[in-house]
Amino acid sequence: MADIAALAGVSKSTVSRALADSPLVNNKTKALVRKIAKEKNYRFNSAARNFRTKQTLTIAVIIAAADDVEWSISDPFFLEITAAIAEALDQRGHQLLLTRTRPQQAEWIETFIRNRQADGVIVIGQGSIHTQLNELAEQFDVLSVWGAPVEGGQAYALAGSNNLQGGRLAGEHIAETGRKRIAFVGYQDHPEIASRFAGVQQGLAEYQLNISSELVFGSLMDRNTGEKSLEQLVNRRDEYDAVIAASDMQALKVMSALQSVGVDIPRDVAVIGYDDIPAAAIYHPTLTTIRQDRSAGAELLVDNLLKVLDGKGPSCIELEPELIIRESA
Amino acid sequence: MADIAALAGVSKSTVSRALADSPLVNNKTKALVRKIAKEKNYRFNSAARNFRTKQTLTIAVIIAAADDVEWSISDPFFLEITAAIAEALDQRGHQLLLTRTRPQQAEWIETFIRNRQADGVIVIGQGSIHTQLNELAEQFDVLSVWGAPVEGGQAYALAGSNNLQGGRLAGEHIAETGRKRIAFVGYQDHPEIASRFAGVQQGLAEYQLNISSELVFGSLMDRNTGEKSLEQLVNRRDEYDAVIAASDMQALKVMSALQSVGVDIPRDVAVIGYDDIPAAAIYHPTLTTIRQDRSAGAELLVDNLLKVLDGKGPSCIELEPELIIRESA
DNA sequence: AGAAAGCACACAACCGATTGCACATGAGTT
DNA sequence: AACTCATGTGCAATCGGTTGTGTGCTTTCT
Repeated sequence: MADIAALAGVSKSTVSRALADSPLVNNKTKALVRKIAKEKNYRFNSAARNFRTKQTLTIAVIIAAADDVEWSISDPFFLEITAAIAEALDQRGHQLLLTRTRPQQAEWIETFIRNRQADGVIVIGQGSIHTQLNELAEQFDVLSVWGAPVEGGQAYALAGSNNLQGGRLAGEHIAETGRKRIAFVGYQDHPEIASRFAGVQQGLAEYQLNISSELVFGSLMDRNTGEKSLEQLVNRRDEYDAVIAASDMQALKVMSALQSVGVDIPRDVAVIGYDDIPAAAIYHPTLTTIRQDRSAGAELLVDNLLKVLDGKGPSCIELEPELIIRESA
Repeated sequence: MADIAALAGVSKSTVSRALADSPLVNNKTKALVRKIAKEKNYRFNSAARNFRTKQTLTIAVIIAAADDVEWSISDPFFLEITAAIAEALDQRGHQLLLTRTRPQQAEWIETFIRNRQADGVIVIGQGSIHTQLNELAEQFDVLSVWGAPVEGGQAYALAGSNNLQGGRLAGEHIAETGRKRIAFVGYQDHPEIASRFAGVQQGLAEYQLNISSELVFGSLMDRNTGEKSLEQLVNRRDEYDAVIAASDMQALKVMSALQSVGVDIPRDVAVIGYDDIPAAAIYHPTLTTIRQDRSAGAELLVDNLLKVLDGKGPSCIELEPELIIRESA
């Protein structure tokens, strides 16, 4: 920058201002400085800039996998929404620091915020860590989370799909197709999943249906108990004619396991998922599901975060999910 | 840091050295400084450190999607290897900057290297951009690429699976199961894919088989021609009894499309993929495929890059792929 | 014509670490 | 007792931008 200044016959500060398009600099000077900078292929040093301005234009994204799930193979939905966030951040001139720190470690956020490696943090997967997130959000106003609203509200910005509504759509659809004995797979005591389940029950109730408690199965993704849940589900295959899954990955596992023992889908058992991951449209039969729009979700997460970083209070927005009817239900 | 220095009754430099575990500082002083730093919950400012040391301990990862493929939904294999890279970098004390810049833009690398936002770059998907990568690698020694060796060698560090061997495994397996009329899906003129195809031909040749040129189909992932390729493949379904796909995603598409028109897999047509993405084990029938180890690949990519950044020449390493026999072939 | 106002630019401090060099202290050597 | 040497610590420069303040010049107005 000093070189550019010398070449243009002005001072460093003028160069800096010219390149930043400051109104303090004459247009002719600006043009000259820019021309020289371009010729000399000047690149600003963002380390220096970050240092001085105390902001990095970088957002840390953390996929909050639970301890009992292998991080790298967590749900493709998470990976995809991460990709969408990268896109959204890029459009807004920010960068994305991808990290595998687990939020269970109390100090994780300090690494990014107090060390000034990132201006804010997006957490994907609120899961069961609402309390920790809330404490952090009260201390640092830099948190944007993908998940579902929690009773009593949350101190962090929240985005997610309207899980109650999504669950209801699934329940209604299953009821409308004439199924009577419904199983639910993937239950967990997390805000998102609990809402989906509640929505399903509401949707079914409209048709005077309900889910017997023996037909509620835990998450198939759990490293310890997943296998067993799936086994039980298969064993009881005569007790239900429809399966509503908490996620597409689990729905696919269900279909695969049932097909292996000769169950025809959807003739014998209808299956409906949640997320609409790419594989849902490819499986045979194609999977009926509740779509969560990743791009819209990602933009929401990013905009929420930027708002919070701007000193505005944390927002809480839910996207309307969409029923995608395919072959499986 | 100045505060810590005052509290400990030493100078800033001593604090800095103590925290960096420099041998220049007395152990007692070190212990004292660290105790105070811990009490006061001191966090170094990495912006300042990066600025001063001229390195960021950050690596940019770029998924080099082709122009004709939507970036965010590119192959799950890419997303997964990215996650594995995050893990590998983390273990080595580095951070991961995820970016969507397209390498087609000539200046992309400058953004990261000359702006000092990252120390090095990992490119996933060498595709058809070998020439550009090579030029960049000659200018900046900071490149590590996932792909396949190119005739004449490459100036960048390279990691990938042994595609020739992988293709051969696939070809041999198909031949051994008694299939005679083989189709190949997903051909592209990229080093990786071309090697796989060559390997397949070698494997088949061992059994006096070959692939008729009418049974070689282009990529199903191409936004423009993918649909048509799939259609042709389905139309000619009586002309082959096995399909070897260039990737699992394409293999799944093939199975789904064939199943929709009543083809039984593997009875009528055997299908084999490449990558071993999670969905491969879930599909019905489960997909026989050639496994590429993401964790090993990620570590290779990272270690290769660190070596290059260390001034050592670019390495070129191929991982041995593994045949995973499941139901589809 | 003189004062006030506005514009365009330069000067220099500053951000918070790291690090080369100088210096002080005490031990060991002749 | 004088000298060398090793060890431990402090001083101050430095990285490359950004920005508050000051200043000279031009324009505008009374």
